[in-house]
Amino acid sequence: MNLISELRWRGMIQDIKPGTEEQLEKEMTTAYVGFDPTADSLHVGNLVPIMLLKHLQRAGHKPLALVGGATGMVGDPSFKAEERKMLDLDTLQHNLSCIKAQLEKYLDFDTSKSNYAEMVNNYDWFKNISFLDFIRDVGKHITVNYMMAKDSVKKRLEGDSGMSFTEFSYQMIQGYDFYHLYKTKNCKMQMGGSDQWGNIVTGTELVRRMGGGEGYAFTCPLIKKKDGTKFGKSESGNIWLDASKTSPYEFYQFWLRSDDDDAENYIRIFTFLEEATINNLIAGHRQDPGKRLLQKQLAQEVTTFIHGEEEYQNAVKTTEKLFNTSIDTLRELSEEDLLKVLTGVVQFEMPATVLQEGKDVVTFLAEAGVFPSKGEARKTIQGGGVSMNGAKLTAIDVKIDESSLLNGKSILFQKGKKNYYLVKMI
RNA sequence: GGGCAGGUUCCAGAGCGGCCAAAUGGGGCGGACUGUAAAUCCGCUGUCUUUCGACUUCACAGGUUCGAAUCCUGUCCUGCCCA
Repeated sequence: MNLISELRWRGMIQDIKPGTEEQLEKEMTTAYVGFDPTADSLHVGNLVPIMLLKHLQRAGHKPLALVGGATGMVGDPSFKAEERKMLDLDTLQHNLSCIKAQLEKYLDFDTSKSNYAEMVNNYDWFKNISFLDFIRDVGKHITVNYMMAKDSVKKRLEGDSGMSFTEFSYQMIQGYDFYHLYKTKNCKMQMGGSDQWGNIVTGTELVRRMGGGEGYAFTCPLIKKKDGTKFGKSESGNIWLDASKTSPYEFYQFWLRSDDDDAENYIRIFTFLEEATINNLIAGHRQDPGKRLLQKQLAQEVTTFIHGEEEYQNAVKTTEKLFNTSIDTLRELSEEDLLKVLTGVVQFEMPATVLQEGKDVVTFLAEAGVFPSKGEARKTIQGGGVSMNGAKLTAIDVKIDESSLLNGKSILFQKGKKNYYLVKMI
């Protein structure tokens, strides 16, 4: 099956330039996707472009991962209501190197293969271009009218916060990337999220006008949840690919908690399972949705892809201990085993001396960092939202002392049903 | 540079001298229900305090007033129109 039809049944094609499919059939094609260095780790939202590159490489084409050292300095205004804050250079540099390291784990950079992946940083070619040269050589080819007609900037043009020239230039800069890669790496195609379509098309325009060639492109629909809310957030914020920011357990849980309908889309987009396998899974899931076979499979595939088999196994173990066994079982575990089982659980530390003081839970939870303020801790407890060692707290004047310890060393708290926090006494 | 309209709590958006920590909606968090789902219903949503209450907040800095998010002056920022 060719790349486009593969992606099509997975629901990963939104817009596509005419001729793209033919180009991919014709020859090994080099294509790129851009990554914004807005944070020092990629998150599940970036998983989509990663999947696109993976699929591309699997189909025998050559993937280029572009990290936006230059574009990151400007900030993409696409579909944003407000001006973005600029990152300082040090942060940018740090983010870039972190992101590079992550991408290396997910693509095949083995140079012995003809279609080995490569990483490029657009800062490398932009740092030597002067402003004057750019507006003369590149700016001449695109009219402002053309740029303003883009849907992606409409929000800002019509909104009430305006758009700086800096951000307006963004699509030119990104467009030039395509031209540059076309010239230097014979890269004929760009992919991305559908919010990038406007920027991408500016790129193909530059390839045509400046390079006299044809640039191809397609985009993937933006992943949204069924209820229309943003994909990739959890109670605690973004779901990162970096295990130190989002533990494999939390990562696993994120996928496990997917909505039924969403899971049907996710499994097509975020796994490499084949069509027949997926159809079977979905059919089975619809038979007995309560078993959540689909979510489990999805969580397994994605966690294994990102964190590896071992971390996936650990995540499952932690999940079983927390959700399928009684707290008494945990009580029986040695301190060492307990910590091992709960590695992925968010942990906090408190000096063991506070046990002598017999602090009240509210203060304890706020000081440990489980809650941001005492008021918050108090309100949640009063609302029946906090459990200590598996037992719901019914009063806010409970004291924390030696007897509160689960295994002689730590206390397990729950906020709601799903959020576990381990406070270790040190 | 000129004219006009604005800057309110996470967001949108009321308030226009006391009854305002500030309506309403959204979001977020929690509860019930359930399948660690969805939908629905309920509660919470500035900080501190068990409560009473205290404190800090309505762009910023001053001022008027017993009392200001609300009035005045200046500053900064934004949009629209004109140049």
